[in-house]
Amino acid sequence: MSTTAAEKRRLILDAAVRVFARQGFHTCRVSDIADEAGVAYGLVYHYFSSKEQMLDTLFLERWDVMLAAIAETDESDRAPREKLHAVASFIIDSYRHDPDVMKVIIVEVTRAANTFGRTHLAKIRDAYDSIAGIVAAGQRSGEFDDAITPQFAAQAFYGSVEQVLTGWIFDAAPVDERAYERAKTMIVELICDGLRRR
Amino acid sequence: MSTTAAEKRRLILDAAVRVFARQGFHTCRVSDIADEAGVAYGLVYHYFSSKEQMLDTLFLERWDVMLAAIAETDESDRAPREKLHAVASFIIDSYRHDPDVMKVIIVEVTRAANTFGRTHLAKIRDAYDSIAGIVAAGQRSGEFDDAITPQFAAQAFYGSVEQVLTGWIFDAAPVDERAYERAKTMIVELICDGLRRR
DNA sequence: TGCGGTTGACTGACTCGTCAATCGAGGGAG
DNA sequence: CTCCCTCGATTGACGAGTCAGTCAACCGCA
Repeated sequence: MSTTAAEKRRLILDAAVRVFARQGFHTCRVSDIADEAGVAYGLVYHYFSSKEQMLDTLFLERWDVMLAAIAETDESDRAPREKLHAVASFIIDSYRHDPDVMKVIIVEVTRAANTFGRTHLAKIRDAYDSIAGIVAAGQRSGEFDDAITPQFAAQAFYGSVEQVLTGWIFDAAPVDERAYERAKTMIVELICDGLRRR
Repeated sequence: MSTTAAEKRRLILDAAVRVFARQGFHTCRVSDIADEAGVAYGLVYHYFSSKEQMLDTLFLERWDVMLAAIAETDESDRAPREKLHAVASFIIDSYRHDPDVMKVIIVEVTRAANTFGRTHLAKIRDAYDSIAGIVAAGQRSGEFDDAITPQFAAQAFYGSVEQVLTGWIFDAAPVDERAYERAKTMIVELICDGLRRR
């Protein structure tokens, strides 16, 4: 055979991402996913136990990669400001590389954490905590002022990134390549230096 | 009769807000709303043409109030920084006054704008534009540096506010009164001054 | 008596997840 | 080399349940 079981599973999961991104998790049918994958309806249930499990899988798969990337960044010996740039970079590049996955994660998971398992909430908080850790380190080293709590700075930082992605997702504005880099630097500049006149 | 038609409509809409907030728009049933309002199932359809129309109504009702408040703030002759504080204040106080409405707006509308009418998208953009206008005025007057585009600053500002609200919504952390005021000042300080050591 | 407000059983449409049937690659026997 | 057997992969029709929206009947005030 030309495709292994793992490849078939991937095929279906990738189709699910496209369908979730296009129609939304709640409004799409499992048959839409099967059609998109070019596969029989029942086969979806051979590889996944439910529609929701597909969403869980694709979220955890990507989010864990992100958590690992943030952790790795945090362990490097760069300056806090550069660590924040690296984190923003990773998230934005994730979107650049695969907009659909990020769209689904932001629209269907991150913001609907109440209707889904509380597991996801903990994962999301892990990300905040890592970012807050970077800020706290910056405050201890004297690079950052400590008027702002690290937890709050993390929320604002992540919220800014997510809002930028949301703009790209919904406004469907054709984004040229430089826009990604500009967004990264603006986020870091705004969070670190603010709007204050320099 | 003791209740007018308008009051009955309000009764049902308020019940819908509570149910949407508790169970989510997609997972709740119209019968849940009727039960919550203490009203027969069919009566809901006497006042609203569909479940979705209830969501539209409650969003527009509140969002228009917010747009008006932002516009009024913008027309005052306060400093840009204080205008931003006023805007953050209004949004956060909206949550303090009625958490359920803001929860529904953020979770079900703001983030699901693709599945619903494009009308909402335009309304949401109006808010960004107003905030961006405040920032642009600050840049012209020299109070703000213009390294950051107003549009981007608006996204970051609104994103920060929304992320703080999201934290309150999902973490269900008991929020004491001072937390609201602290959040307002931290948002304005972070956006205007950044994390830079002062 | 007339009419707007109100009721809730009912219908029609839809979809998740199941399952019995089928397919086909690989391997063992003749 | 061929036959056929096995077993996991694959199919899609179907059962069971859900729920939005309809509607004919009812109520009670003016």
